[in-house]
Amino acid sequence: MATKSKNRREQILREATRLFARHSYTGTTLRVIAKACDITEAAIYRHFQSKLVLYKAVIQRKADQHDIAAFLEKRGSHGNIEDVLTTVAEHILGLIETDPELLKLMHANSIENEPVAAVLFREVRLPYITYLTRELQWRIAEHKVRKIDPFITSRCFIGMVMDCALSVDTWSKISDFEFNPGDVVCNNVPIFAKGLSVEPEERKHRQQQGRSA
Amino acid sequence: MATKSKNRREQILREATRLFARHSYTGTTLRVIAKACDITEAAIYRHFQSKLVLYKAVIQRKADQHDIAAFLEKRGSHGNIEDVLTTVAEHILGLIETDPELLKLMHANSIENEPVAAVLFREVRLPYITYLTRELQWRIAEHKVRKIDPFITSRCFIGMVMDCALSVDTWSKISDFEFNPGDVVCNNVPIFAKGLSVEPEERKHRQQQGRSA
DNA sequence: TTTGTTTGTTATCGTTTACTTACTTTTTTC
DNA sequence: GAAAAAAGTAAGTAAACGATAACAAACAAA
Repeated sequence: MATKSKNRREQILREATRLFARHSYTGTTLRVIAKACDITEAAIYRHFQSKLVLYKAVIQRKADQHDIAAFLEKRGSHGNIEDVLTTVAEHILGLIETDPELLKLMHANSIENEPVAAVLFREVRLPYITYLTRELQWRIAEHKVRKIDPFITSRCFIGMVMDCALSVDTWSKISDFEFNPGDVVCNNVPIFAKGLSVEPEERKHRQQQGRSA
Repeated sequence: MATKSKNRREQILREATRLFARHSYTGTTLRVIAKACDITEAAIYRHFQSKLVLYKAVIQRKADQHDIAAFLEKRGSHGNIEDVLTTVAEHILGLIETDPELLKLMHANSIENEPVAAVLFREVRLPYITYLTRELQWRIAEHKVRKIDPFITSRCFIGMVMDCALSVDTWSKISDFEFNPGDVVCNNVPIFAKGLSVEPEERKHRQQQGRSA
């Protein structure tokens, strides 16, 4: 089978991903993609019917590159809530560090081509939130975590981490004050964990209530 | 003086703002802006030298519409840290509710035309962070707040609130689970406030240390 | 009333856009 | 090794792009 063709298709996808992430969909022309691949524009049409089809393929490929749900399922539910938050935050930041295009594609195209970009929302962001929501839910039921809304809390925690990863570049241009993602985990996870924790005496009280019920 | 001209200029800015926010810079053509104003493209050039100049004017106008620093200065430093967080979060969410274009312009164009969009970062996002950082700093010095990094904490808290406001639309399309910004404040501010708080006994201890020093 | 400026039009510029056609080269398959 | 399929190019399409030129009202000031 066409092994060289596969290579070319992959090359086009790679370059298109890079350019779409950097200059958005409308900001990227087929001409520059073709030039980046050292072929003519017409050659791209041998592999993709249209620019939009190419874009959809770029998004879908990105979504398939990382199986986040699998990682989280494998991780399971061990440790306390601080361990869970640390795992999730470090995984997101690690993900963005190794694949900076991912978040940029997700955000840069959240306005133009909404339905296409929604794929990344669903397959990257949602798994984290679903996982964290469940981890919070059963810990609330066992009085290990305060009675807060687990979904809102999850969504905002993930949002916080992703916003942090996304705006790192912008900040480095505006402010002198720089810091690496690791500092963020060390600083913010304990704040969240402490904010979610049950007071020791309150916890004992509720546990006893739970037993008697 | 040309009062009718001012009106026209304002109209162009208004429509251009709406369209740039919705479809990004490259995704918006002068043709559609002109059509929205019910004039020809050439007429736009009577008011703005180029598309980029128009875009810069749109961004600058947005930045000038809200004097966030003034509001925060007027607000002062009263109340505990939970009050401060509530004020900031509610102000951001209120701002976005009355002016949805603001955040979209800030984020949609953080990739294309970076230096232009940076204006909004500087004049909208930075004031909140600067304010919150200071409020945290002196409360840490007075042992009213735990020893955390005030800048990282501020940046992430503001990032969390803004991400929340920005992704509301996207979420409503993906998930059935909806909630209004008010719920977010009620849920997350207490988590942060609790996470930042000093233990009662620890606080007394440190206050005594502070006096003896 | 005249003069000059502003604000608009129509028509058009050269360029770029996504995309197509006709033809050639390379690769695979039997 | 010939036929078939795939992958490429050169040259072109019509439409859309940002921007300009030439010209016409509207309006203000003198």
